[in-house]
Amino acid sequence: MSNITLKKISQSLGLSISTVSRALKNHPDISEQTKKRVRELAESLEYEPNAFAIQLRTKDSRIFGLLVPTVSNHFYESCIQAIEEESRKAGYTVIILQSGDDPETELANLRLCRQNRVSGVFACITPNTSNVQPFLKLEDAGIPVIFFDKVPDFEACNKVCTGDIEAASIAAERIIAKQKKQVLAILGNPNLSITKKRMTAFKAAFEKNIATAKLQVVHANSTKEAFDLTHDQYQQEAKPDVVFCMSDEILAGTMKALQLLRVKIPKETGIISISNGVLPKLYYPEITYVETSGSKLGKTAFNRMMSRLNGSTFVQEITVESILVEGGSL
Amino acid sequence: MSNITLKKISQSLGLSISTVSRALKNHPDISEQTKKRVRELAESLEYEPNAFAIQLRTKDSRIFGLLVPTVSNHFYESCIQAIEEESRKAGYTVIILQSGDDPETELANLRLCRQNRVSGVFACITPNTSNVQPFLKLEDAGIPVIFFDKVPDFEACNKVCTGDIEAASIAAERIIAKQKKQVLAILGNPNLSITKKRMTAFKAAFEKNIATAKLQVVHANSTKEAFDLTHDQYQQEAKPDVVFCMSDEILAGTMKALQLLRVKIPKETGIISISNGVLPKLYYPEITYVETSGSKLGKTAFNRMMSRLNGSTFVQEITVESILVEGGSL
DNA sequence: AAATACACCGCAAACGTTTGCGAAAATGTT
DNA sequence: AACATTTTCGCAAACGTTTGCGGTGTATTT
Repeated sequence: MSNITLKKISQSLGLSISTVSRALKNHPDISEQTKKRVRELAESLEYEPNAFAIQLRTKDSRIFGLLVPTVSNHFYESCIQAIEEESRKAGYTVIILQSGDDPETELANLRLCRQNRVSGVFACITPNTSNVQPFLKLEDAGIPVIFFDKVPDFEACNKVCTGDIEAASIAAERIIAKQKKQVLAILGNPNLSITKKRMTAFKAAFEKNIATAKLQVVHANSTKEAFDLTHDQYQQEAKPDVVFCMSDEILAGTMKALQLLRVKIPKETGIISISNGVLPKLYYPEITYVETSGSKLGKTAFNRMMSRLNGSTFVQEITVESILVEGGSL
Repeated sequence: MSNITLKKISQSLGLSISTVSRALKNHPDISEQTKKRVRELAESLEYEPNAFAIQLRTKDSRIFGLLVPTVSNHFYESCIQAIEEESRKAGYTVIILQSGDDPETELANLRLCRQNRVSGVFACITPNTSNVQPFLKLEDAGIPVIFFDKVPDFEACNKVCTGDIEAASIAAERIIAKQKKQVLAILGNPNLSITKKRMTAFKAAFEKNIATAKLQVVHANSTKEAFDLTHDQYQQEAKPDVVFCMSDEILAGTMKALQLLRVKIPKETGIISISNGVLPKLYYPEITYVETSGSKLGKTAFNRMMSRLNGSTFVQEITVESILVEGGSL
């Protein structure tokens, strides 16, 4: 019933396999008449070329591997969506592999990429990935690896990241411009490089501006912790008059606590965060945030991949631009 | 440097290709000593079998195609995550294809599946998919197709859905049990079968219970519309004392409006929704909801796929059970 | 009329694997 | 010592495609 091959078509038509193959590819060696006959039969038989045979023969899989900790994450989603979409348009198929933040699974997924002879790998590594060697080996084998978002410290590799420093600076300067006095900054896990960058930049902005504001920095490893921290802080005597949330994870906890305490926004306290924009728009008033667009990041990563595939060999660290999106929370 | 093949290993060792192949697969025909030699060399050379050659030869791709409108959606995410995870554990690779709700793209993606000779297809179709023939053709070719969540009306196919009727009934009965008097039900697009089912069931529950409650049903096609509707309703004289939101999309709009109006929950109004659980937990108090677990649905779909792959031929429509998750909103 | 050009097509090898079958070597049985 | 059995391995075909090369036949040029 199914599984039509070039061979079958060639036999039905009394042609050779190679002629059929060339006819389908519109090769100039084949007469228009023959092409027509072949195309029509192929059409009616619903011939679909066997991707495996092609890939085996041509060694060009036109498959990208996409390694992420999880697909269930506002930010990754939009990266994934962008990368998948662009890739499809360019004739590539994407296989998405989730590590679940487990380095072992990540390694297994990487092997899957090798076995499938992918044309390239997009990788967002887990926080626990200590060894980037396996990734570099792919590069050695001529397979481009584009790290995105969570990237290794290792220098000689292609990275596409959000502008952490820029984003935090923008947020800080916005707070300063609003002349806030009591600033609460809730950051994530202090071991993560993203946290370090954002924290440093945030602090630096305040020091630079000889600000009179009092700045308090705390760390939350989860939404729950952010909730608790916020809850505590806003029950003190000297309440913050603005809070900076480094991520969606934290913003979610903070907002929940503020709802519980019925703190009025922006009257009693301002809020600003860094986000891709989905979460901030769920609240009223909408939260003012510095946008780190996953979709823009995805596209940038894709473009970088393409130029690698087209011969560019140099390594590069790209950061995507951040912009301030005004809500009513500040 | 790379691309080690059985041939290369066999030459280095003075063995035949077939012996190497069998040794690596622990075939009983091969002596332990030989196996050891082969394994060690393969290991040190970092041999990775060429998936294409295997698939070409064995005709078993061990690849699943996963068709979704978009990957950026709370519910799909968790389905995807579950399907990907289970598949990986079972030795299958998943390729995720997004249609963007465009039937043409969906068709192209389906062709991609055929070209890649997938072992099976998970499909969540777009609202505009009118022709299921292409899907059925895959079935004819022996490739199982499991529809999930958004499924076609066509009967003779495998479907795994959320228990729309059950979920709406549970929500309605919960409202009745709380003896609410003025019920506002905000449902989605009335043309969608999911809306019809949930609406019918919701209404039926009230009629059955000779409830004294006044029930008002409205439709919102977007978060914005839900926002506007809620905003209007809660400025009327006779405010609802409970609102039922059919989906996350609607809940988001409703909550935003209630925040704007500073309506106290659950004192002034109760809220109950149908959700996979992410959104309801963002608010304080957390929203009481009937859980339609994407992850459970994904697993169910996967299991159905597996039994199809193991020979089961009958078609089946499965609905995954819904449970009530208590928040503090009712 | 011979030589040249061109249009059209087929042969066969190659990609890397799996696997049925047969062969050689080792071992066991009388 | 002759035979039967078992262990261990290699040969070769097949999966479906692409592509360099060569081979016809017809049309064009000298």
